[in-house]
Amino acid sequence: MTFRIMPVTASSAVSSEPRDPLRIYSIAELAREFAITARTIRFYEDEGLIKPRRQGLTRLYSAGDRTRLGWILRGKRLGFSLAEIKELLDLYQVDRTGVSQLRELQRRSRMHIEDLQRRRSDLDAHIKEFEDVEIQVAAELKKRGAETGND
Amino acid sequence: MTFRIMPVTASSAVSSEPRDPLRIYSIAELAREFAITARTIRFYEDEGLIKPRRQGLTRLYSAGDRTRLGWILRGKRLGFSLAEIKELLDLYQVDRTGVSQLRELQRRSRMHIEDLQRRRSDLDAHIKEFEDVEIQVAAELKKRGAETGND
DNA sequence: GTTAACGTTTACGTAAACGTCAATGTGGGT
DNA sequence: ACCCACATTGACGTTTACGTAAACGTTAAC
Repeated sequence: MTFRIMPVTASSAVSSEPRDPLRIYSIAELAREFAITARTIRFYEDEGLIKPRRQGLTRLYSAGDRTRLGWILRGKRLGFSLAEIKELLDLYQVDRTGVSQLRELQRRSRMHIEDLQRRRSDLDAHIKEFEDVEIQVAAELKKRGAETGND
Repeated sequence: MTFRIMPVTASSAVSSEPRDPLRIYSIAELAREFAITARTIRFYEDEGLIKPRRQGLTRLYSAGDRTRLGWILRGKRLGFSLAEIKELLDLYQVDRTGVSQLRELQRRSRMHIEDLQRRRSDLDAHIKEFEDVEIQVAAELKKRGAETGND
């Protein structure tokens, strides 16, 4: 039995509700839920990011597919390109039998975490700046209010 | 005298060194420092993100321009579009004489901070997942190591 | 004096991430 | 029988953020 690590699991579901793991979703359903278009979902499939089952031509999405889609969209919100997201997803689908492969996974995982932490620093700095602005504006408004009354 | 709030100041300089505030920079210098091309910098100017002085046709960048450029690039790293970055930068160049304008700034600033905090949540979740993966891989490697010796 | 390194504008090219038709099929309600 | 909502596959269009090349002008080095 192959060793499995799943970053995209029910526990990490983006849309929180604990759903039926056996449920299947239509493309329109997922599009509505995630506020994207069906075109987008099909595009992601073209790019190899999701591979839903098919009933004839019609796509059927599993709970796993849904979670995966949520994960993709979170990656997008974080500013990753689809290519990067694909790479990250692929990281977990590769065969993990060999120790050398585990080491490689470990290495890439670390690199990615370091990247994420750099982003976090950027983000924190950004937030801090805007919080400073808020404070200064509040102070100025208070001063104006004290001087002129209102507007 | 107009009330001024500057999010992009020396204190928030991206590239850390405390430089001469009177220094001027050539386009190639800035390009090297930030590891981008001159084309990119000119493009940002076309888009109204920076407005360097000119000596004839040649662009001369002040320390402020340089800091501003660093801020733009950090915004990019955070996944903002140039249009969004421009909007944020413009936010601070608008006349701030009126109280109503200060309130507007406060409102937009709050909205932006909320956006940034959502991003932070996404990012934290992402980091946590990959840290979990690291832990699991490490554990698996340890187990394998104990069982098989090495590779 | 010409080669190199820097600067300029104008303009066309491109990759990514979809949007937007068009043409078609399918199943359900009235 | 007809409409509506949903599905499909092309295929071309669009926006963003630059890359790249052409054609040209300075300044410094050899």
